[in-house]
Formats: sequence, structure tokens, C-alpha cells
Amino acid sequence: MTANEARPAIRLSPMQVPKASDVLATELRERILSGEYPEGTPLPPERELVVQTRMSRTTVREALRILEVQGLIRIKAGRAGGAFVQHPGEDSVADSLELLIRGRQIRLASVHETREAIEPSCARLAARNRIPADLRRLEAANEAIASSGSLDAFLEANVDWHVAVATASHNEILTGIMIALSRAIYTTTRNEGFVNEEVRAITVRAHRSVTRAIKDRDPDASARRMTRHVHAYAKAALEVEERTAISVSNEDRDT
Amino acid sequence: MTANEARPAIRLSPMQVPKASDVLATELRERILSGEYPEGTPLPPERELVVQTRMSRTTVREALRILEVQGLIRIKAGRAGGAFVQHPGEDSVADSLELLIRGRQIRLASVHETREAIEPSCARLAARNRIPADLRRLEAANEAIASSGSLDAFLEANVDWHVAVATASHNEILTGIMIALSRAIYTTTRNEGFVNEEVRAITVRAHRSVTRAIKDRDPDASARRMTRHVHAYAKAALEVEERTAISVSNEDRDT
DNA sequence: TGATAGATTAGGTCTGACCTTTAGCCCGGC
DNA sequence: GCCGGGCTAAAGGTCAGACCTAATCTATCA
Repeated sequence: MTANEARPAIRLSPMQVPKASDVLATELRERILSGEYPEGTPLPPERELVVQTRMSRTTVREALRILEVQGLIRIKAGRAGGAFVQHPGEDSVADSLELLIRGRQIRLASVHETREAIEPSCARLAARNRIPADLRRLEAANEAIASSGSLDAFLEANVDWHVAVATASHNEILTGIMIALSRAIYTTTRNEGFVNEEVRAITVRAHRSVTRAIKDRDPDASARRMTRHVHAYAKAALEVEERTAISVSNEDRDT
Repeated sequence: MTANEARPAIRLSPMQVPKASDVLATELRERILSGEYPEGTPLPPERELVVQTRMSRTTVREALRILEVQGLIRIKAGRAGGAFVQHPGEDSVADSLELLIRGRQIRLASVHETREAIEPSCARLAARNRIPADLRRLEAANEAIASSGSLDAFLEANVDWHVAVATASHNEILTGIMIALSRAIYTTTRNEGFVNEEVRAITVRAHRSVTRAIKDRDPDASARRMTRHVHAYAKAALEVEERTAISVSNEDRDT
């Protein structure tokens, strides 16, 4: 440049030009999150949004797809279809946690650690906040566990019970996390044959004892008993994991 | 129909026809999650996917957008751009938790409850798993807090410290959750003027004491001190919230 | 009255063109 | 020699318009 010496130091920070679809998505997201629209409110049809925003249908659709994946709207096809506002629930958290766990090949140990951190608190809060409906769910899950025939039925009922405890805490964040962790543990425990009659009996007993503490509105006992239960389960699962890992590597060596 | 009487009872259950873009997205998602492609692997360009899948570019793009929102790929424009495999990190969990918290207008109390459940465990694990780099981060955050001028700087450094503890636990699930909670608390505490000199001094002291326990590899002390700290903070925040709620409603009445 | 065949409205997909961004390359002037 | 500027190519981003498919509503006919 010619006038390099006398140049005043005008500095700009690096800028980012957002995409059109992102702009629309952000605008709609903010409106939805602000609570301006109650659950179920229909957004205008795509073609209507096109004339309002003067964007192309492609762009509008992309924005809607983004919101759909984020769980902020639900899209139905057909007449009387369209995009309907939906406030995100526990599921969306559970989904993304599941992606993290699966995608990062996270050690099962981490999942159990997290569970040991969370479930006692769930139990404590459940003892404080449970309502009759919660107790009914807990009892139902307990019975399902005791009378379950197949391994699959047992595991499913087991998950139900743990989720029921989380639900009884009436804390949506903890509930979402627990749903995700349960799903992850469920799918991993499914294939390993570590659930025998003894494990089942112990599980039933532990669940009953926690349930009773929750029923009695005894936060400390609930948390304490849950801690013991989860810790024992984690330890057992870990041992089995190691054992199968060893046997697998032995098989590998043999073949 | 004419032959209504002799019709054999062929029954089908209700079926759901998936969308083309979902099929592609699911296929790619499974491949990515299976770990088949290492981080950073480029997917074929859109037009190439079109000829391979025989779908239209619209459909292909929609599938890619889905994966992008789920944090499984990162899309760059321009030459040498394209879609690159990305294993989901803590951020995606944090994002979805943030949506849950904001969208459901979740009580701040729930956030604090969750934090009280998680942070002591983080501290306990941190004491066990911390490496020198973790300690450096903790010390740095501590200093930043002590020397922070503005309220904003203080809060930011505060978040940094808590995230650093979570990171030191070397548990990616807990870390993701903590990032989300910190962000949520940060944005809500920002506007309420409850951080005064006294609060700051107390915070610094509490952080130092937890940091020391982590440094000394003392899990129990770490967890205990963190419990105290978080609990005190939650209680204080709650009190302020109530006070402002009252004063706000008074203002409402006055105007 | 009750099935059923349109009509209507909405999202889903396809085509093909053009715009924008970015990396790499080439070339000419200092 | 090297540095800046401009060109080119590759890739995603946007647009317009047509057509397909799903779901609902409605009017009609047996």
C-alpha cells in the first residue's frame, strides 16, 4: 500500500455471516422458547412462511427441519398438518446423551459413575416430592420385576422402576438424564448374561427397600439405600465386564 | 366388497413409512456412531451422494442437515469444504439441556438441585483422576476470580472453575451436564445483583479449599467441601430470587 | 345413514439453474 | 524473489417451479 505509515489502526474482529436458514431458525426458536406460543400452536404453513419471509421454500424447510431435530416443533403431513410448537421434553436430552455415549464409545464405567452420582439424589427428592401416582408407578414396576419371565422383561421393568424414581423426584433435568442413562445401561446389559436368579432376588429386595423409604418420606434413608443398590450393581456389572473381556480376549487368542 | 364372506383373515399391523431423508440420515448416523469413520473423515460431496443414493439433492441435503444439528457432522462451505465426521461432544448435550431448561421455564431450584447432585461427585472423581493440567486450570480460574473486576468477569471465571472441576473428573457425561448447568445458572444470575464483595470472598475461599482437597487426592474431603459450597450457593441464590420476586411484585402493584 | 369417491390442503421430493464461499493457482510488477 | 491480485474450480447455499403423497373434509349416492 502507498500510505502505509500514516494509516490509522482500524481493527475489525473476524465476522461470521449466518446462513439464511439459521437466521429463520433462530428467530423462530427464540419465539418458541420465550413461551410466547403455548404447546401445540400451529406455525404458518411453509408456503405462507415463504411469502412472509421472502425466502425460498428450501430455506424455510431447512429452518423447520432444524427446529424439528431440536425437538421444538413437530411436523405432520397432510391436510390439517403443519408444524406445531412443542416444548422440549426429557426425551430430547436423553437422545443427545445417547449420541454422546454411543458416539464417544464412552466407558461403561463412566455411565455407572454418573448414575451413582444422580440416582441417590433422585431418591432423596422423590422422598420429598412424591405424589400418590408416583407410588403407584413404583409398586407396579416392582411387581413387574418380581413376576418377569424373560431376561428382557426383567431389564425393561428394571428400567421402568428407575425411571419411576426419577419421575417421582419431579425434577425434569434429573429425569431426562436418568432416562438416557437407563437406556444406555439397558442396551449394554442386554447381551451380557450376568442376570441370574440371585441377582434378580437381590434387585427386588433392594428396590422394595428404597420404595418403602420413599413412601415413608424419609429422604436420607432413600438416598442411602439407593446409593448402596446402585453401587453394588455397578460393581457387579464391572466385574462381569472384566470377566467377559478376558474370556473374549481368550477366545480371540484361540481362534 | 363382493367376496366378503370367504375372505381369509389376513391382518396387518399399522405401518409407518419413513421419509427418504430420514432413511439416509439414519444410515449415515449408524455408520458414524459405529466408529467406522474416525473424526474428521470427509463424507462424499452432496452431488456425489446424489448419484450414489439416487435421491435428489434436496433429500440428501436434508439428511445432512439433520446430522449436523445432532452434532454428528460439521459442514464447511467452499472448495475443500463438505461434511466432516464429528463425534458428538459435551456441547451437544449442553445445548439440548439448555433448550430443556429454557423451553420448559424450569424452576431455577431444579437446576440447583441437579447441581447439588452432580458437583460433589465431580469433585470426588476429580480428586481421584486429576492430572497436572487439570490442577493448572483450577488454579488459573481461582486467580481469575480473585482478581476479577466486573461482575461479568467474576461470573465467567466462576463458571470456568466449576467446569474445570468437571473436566478434572475425566467423565465426559458429567462434564457435559455441568457445562449446561453452569451456562444456565450464569445467564440467570447475571441480572440479579446478589454478588457483592462478601459473596466473592466466600466463593474464593470455598474454591480454594476444594481445590486443595483435589490436589491432595482426598476424594471424601473434596466431595464434602463441594457439597457445602454448592449448597450454600443454592440457598443464597434462592433467597435472593424470593426477595427479588417479592420486590418485583411490589413494583407491579405500585405501577 | 353410512360408506365412498372426490376435492382440498398441507408437507415431501425432484429438477435444474444460479449464487456465494473458499482454496489453490498463476501471473505480473516491484 | 516474492508478494499481491485476480482467476478458476469445487463445494455448499439459495431459488423457482413442478409434481407426488398423505391426511382430512365433504358432498354424494346406494
